[in-house]
Amino acid sequence: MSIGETGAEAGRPKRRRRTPDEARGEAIVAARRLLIDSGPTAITLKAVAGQIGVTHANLIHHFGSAAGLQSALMGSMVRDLTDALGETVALLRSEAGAPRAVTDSVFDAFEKGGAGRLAAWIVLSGDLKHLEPVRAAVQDLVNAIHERMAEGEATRHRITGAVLFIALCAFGDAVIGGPLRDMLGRDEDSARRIVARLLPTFLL
Amino acid sequence: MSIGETGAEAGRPKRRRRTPDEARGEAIVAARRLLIDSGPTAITLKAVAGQIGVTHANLIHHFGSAAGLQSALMGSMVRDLTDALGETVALLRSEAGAPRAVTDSVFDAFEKGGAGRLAAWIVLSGDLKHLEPVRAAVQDLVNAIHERMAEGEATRHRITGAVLFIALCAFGDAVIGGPLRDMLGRDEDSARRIVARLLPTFLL
DNA sequence: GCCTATATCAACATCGATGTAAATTAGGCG
DNA sequence: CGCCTAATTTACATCGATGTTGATATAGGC
Repeated sequence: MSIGETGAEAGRPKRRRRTPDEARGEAIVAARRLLIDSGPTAITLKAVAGQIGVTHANLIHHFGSAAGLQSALMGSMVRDLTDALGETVALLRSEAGAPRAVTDSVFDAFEKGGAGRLAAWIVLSGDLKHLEPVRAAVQDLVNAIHERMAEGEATRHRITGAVLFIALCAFGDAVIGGPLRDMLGRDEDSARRIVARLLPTFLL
Repeated sequence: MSIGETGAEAGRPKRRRRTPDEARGEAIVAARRLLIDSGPTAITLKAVAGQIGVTHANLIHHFGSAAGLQSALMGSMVRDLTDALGETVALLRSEAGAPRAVTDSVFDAFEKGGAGRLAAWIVLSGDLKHLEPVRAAVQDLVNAIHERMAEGEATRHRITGAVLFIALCAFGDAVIGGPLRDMLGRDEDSARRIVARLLPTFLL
């Protein structure tokens, strides 16, 4: 009944030997799932190990320590977040950069894989250094919008304002959007619609 | 050198006997400080006890358990948040409900005493029931805005949209506003200015 | 001034998370 | 096929957080 047990077949080897990359990858996927489902405190060596059918000592072997696992998890999720923001940049550099499409792209970036929740955890924990890769992604976003706008039409200051605005809303929506929309009787898509509508007012 | 030791005067009683309310109050103040300064994981019985010069067993006596202390802390901070939102309602019912004043009021509500960070912690932990008192405060806010607007000028749907918008931004700013503004080179007041400027567009 | 209720403490017990050391085995390579 | 590296496990050690118990002292009431 426990997670690692898939049955009583005797033919399977008792131990499965993974490459270090496989082992780390599986562990991080499991840890991410635990973070999203049960919160930061659920990310324990034994819990992660149980999810992928290894022992907690094995995780220490691959990550050095529990802090090493947490750090790797943060790095992985921050990488996903910056990748997703990179897709927004690509969108803006193509022709399809309509307000609603850009909004969806940024909101998805914070929602996918629990990136917004992770960022909240990082800030609450005080490990701000893990957010450093996001800085470049955010600045790329500013640059992409700048390129797209006609000369002088939108100053850099207006653009950073727009990015601050959309990022705050996307982050907030990813973390407390659910409960808040419920309190207000608003549907799932409300925040995105509002942001998409307001976005053009920054660039006029 | 330990925290409780202020010197070698002999006249002071070795034990200070507090009323239960005093003891609980001091503990919650200390716990809140620990949450803001060092994150949720820093709120341990020993740490809180050390801050106020008692033993951890004493905290268990007053709160029943560690979970009881956490729950009391959440209740206290949620009460402060709802009180602060109540002040926004009062502001709206007076004559001074200018967009900037309302914006400041809501942003302060999420920033004061770490209310925004606490809300993030509650959501990440999954203890959504602790947020229940906020529901009424948020709905009061909707009602207050509704009263203030001329008949039919702003539908209830537009108002809930405005509240969702301002709450998301205020929450986001309270949690990741600092790092994000730093990445963008924006000053402390940026988000509030933006929100105050956009707020009227909801009600026209 | 004494008595009582209880706030407080010291010492102990427990439990889970983390970490360590040594044995075991999977799987590649000669 | 047999060997060797290292991924994996088992067993043990540690540490901190939580909880329990019985003793102690303090403040208010008589």
